[in-house]
Amino acid sequence: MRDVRRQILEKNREAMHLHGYQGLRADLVVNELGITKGAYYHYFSGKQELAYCILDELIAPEHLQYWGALNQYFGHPIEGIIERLKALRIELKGDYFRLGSELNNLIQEMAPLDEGFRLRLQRILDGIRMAIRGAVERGQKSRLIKAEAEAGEIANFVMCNLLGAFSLAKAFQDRKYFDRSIEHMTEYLRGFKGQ
Amino acid sequence: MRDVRRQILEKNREAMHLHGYQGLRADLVVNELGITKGAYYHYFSGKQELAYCILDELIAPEHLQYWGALNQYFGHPIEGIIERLKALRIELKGDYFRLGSELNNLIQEMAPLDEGFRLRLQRILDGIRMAIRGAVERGQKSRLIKAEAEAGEIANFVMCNLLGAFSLAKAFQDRKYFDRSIEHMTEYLRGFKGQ
DNA sequence: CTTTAAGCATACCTGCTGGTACGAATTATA
DNA sequence: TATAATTCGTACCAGCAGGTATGCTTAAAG
Repeated sequence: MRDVRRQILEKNREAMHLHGYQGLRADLVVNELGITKGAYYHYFSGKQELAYCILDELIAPEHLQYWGALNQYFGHPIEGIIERLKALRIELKGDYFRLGSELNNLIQEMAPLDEGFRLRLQRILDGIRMAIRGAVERGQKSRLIKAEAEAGEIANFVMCNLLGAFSLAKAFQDRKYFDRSIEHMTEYLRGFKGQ
Repeated sequence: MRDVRRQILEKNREAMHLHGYQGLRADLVVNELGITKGAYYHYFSGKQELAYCILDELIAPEHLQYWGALNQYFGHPIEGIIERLKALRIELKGDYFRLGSELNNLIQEMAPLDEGFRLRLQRILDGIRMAIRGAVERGQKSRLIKAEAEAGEIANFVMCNLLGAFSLAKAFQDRKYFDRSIEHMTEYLRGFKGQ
């Protein structure tokens, strides 16, 4: 039954989303699954490796695939980015906004403390940035986006706002702060459309 | 010696900045000061109260005073906000960007877990927002800022970007991500100046 | 059919975390 | 000056987090 391992991964992912890595009690979580430490330590050498696996096998692929979809978007690239932002608002449930972005949470908690975390998180962020930057550059080549806009800057700006929007919504435990920030960013992004 | 209490507060503030609340080992920190648990538990009922005091007596006043200074700024309100952002880049040391904003860190870690933290953090954020919103509204009254700009939205946007900028810089352990984001926001804000 | 290895359960252990109990100086107060 | 209240140090402790050691099944390999 290979799926015991997957259960452990997914349940601990949820718990880590709520409590953070340091607050995560992995053995307690496996107990709730009706599984014991035997299975846990059979599949993972310890808590750190478990967390790395959650990042590598669950979180990273999801994020990269989500933003990688920009490459298959054939409308106006700016609208493509906006579509991805809007899709976030639809796909993510209310709890997710109260708990905050998994990515952002782990950055705040672990970036200065653990190099393994940091490198993994950076790789995900870089992937997202590349996807956005690529979209903007394609838009510039086809004259759909003003040439004077710097693609890297825009990508940076989008990510900055996205992380900030999650932070605000989490601080106030209310997704409307997320929605409002995304709305604002949407208006701003449309300003980059070429005349 | 009332200043033992203050030493405990300040040293634990530093430690909490690095390790977070859950990762903070208050008694260990106290030891490094050459003080023992006796003093620690004399002044604070426990770890939670210690953290609340750090927020109430150190972090909150600093932030509110910092942004409250907008009320005493007599140039163009947009430039006032930009000045505050620029001052951050000057006053905060490199370590601060690697460790992240104390505010943002605590939001990420504690907002969904502890109501006491959440209320305190919200109050600080509200204070900052009010200061920014007030500045924008004054600018609109004196026709220095376009009337169609919604002051609350701008304040929200500034905070969103600020938090996001700290997150990015922390993720990459490099303050240039902060600087770049602030620079971008600066350009954007200037666009609100009335003609 | 034997042997090996994978998958998992049980019991135990160690270090540390957060906290208490108590008492001794020191300082304030009557 | 007697007394009370602060201010701190010392010693102890309960719980638990994270991890080991070990052994029992079941499945795969030869």
